[in-house]
Amino acid sequence: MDTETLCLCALSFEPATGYDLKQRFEQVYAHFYATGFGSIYPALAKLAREGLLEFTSTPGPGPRPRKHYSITDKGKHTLRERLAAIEPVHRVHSDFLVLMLMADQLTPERVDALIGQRLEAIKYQLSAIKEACSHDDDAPPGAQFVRTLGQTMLNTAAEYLSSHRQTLISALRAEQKHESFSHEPITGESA
Amino acid sequence: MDTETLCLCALSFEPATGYDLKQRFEQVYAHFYATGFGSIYPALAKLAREGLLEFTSTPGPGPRPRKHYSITDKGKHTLRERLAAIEPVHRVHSDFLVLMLMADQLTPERVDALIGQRLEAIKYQLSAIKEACSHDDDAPPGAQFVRTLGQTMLNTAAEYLSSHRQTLISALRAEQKHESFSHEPITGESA
DNA sequence: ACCTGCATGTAATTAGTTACATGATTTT
DNA sequence: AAAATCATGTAACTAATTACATGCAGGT
Repeated sequence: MDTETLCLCALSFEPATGYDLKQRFEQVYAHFYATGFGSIYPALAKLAREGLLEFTSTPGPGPRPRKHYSITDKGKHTLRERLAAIEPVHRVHSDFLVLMLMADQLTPERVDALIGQRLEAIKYQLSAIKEACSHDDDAPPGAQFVRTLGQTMLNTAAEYLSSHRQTLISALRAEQKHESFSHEPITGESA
Repeated sequence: MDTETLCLCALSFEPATGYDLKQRFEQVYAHFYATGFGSIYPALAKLAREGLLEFTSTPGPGPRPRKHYSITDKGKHTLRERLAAIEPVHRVHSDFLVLMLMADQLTPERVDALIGQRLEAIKYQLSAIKEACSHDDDAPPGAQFVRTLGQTMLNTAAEYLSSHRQTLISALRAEQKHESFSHEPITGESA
């Protein structure tokens, strides 16, 4: 899947500007599909050129007009076609977890800070999902399914990180102490 | 992070061939960093050119020799430097969950099949992690941390999918029935 | 005879990220 | 006065995916 199809999906629920989409992606969608401005704007422009989206311009804050995109009938049709052809890959690229894997190559302080940072990000995402729930009641079953799954996964991750944080840090400190001993030259009374 | 650094990480634990790495990535690492041949082989070649890896060739099954890579001291040093500079982004691109989000645009049969497929993939990953645990005991604390987190997350996902599967399918069928009614022309006795 | 597993690699395509550019309004 | 928010877009760069190419060994 690409950002283009994702934008079509999001706009099939309700019209939005590119900026709105970015907000939604980094808030409620972040746990299953993250993407940024640099992908969204070109995608919207291309979809509009192809007639899958249409937009009305209103004066924006900057030099360019603000564009409110909505999906066309052709867009809805194309979306259904594309969805039918997609295979359900599930791909995670977590630099965070690679860093955790390599924890013994990092200082315990950094490991602790990284976990703290990740916990903050999860907290933020959970609150964003919760807020989205409140003013969006008649959500289709799929949206509810994904949202609740997101909450479940994020909560599980947060719980795990909180409860294993201290254990990991302690293990790292113990290992480092051990290593520094074994690297010390033996003060040879034994010789 | 890129596949290059990931290969360096994996090889910092033990030497391996490109093929071995692929196996490990799609088995024990799949839940936090997925990647394929097309990224791994060029990455290994480049790392070897830069002197961060070295390899010994043995005759392989195909026309090309099999290469056993191991990390050099320079590689270890570079790895530590790179790890220190990485910021912990955590990025998920799940076509599966986008499809679930759009479940009402799919047939209930396909939705059910997709969930079944995902459950199979999770089961496979869990068994792979379990097996890796058995013949790799003296793993560093970071590796254990990530492995247990992976098991926790995968189990949670599997439980959620299993327990919400039927509810989602039923909701979809109910909605489709409702829709087909509202699309039917009214057999106007009222007029 | 065919498929799967082992094993490596390249080339073409596709896509995503980062940095830049613009500029008004609101908050600190 | 500076920073953040709103709002859009482009260009350069980096990276990943997909498809292709090779070929033996062992199982069905």
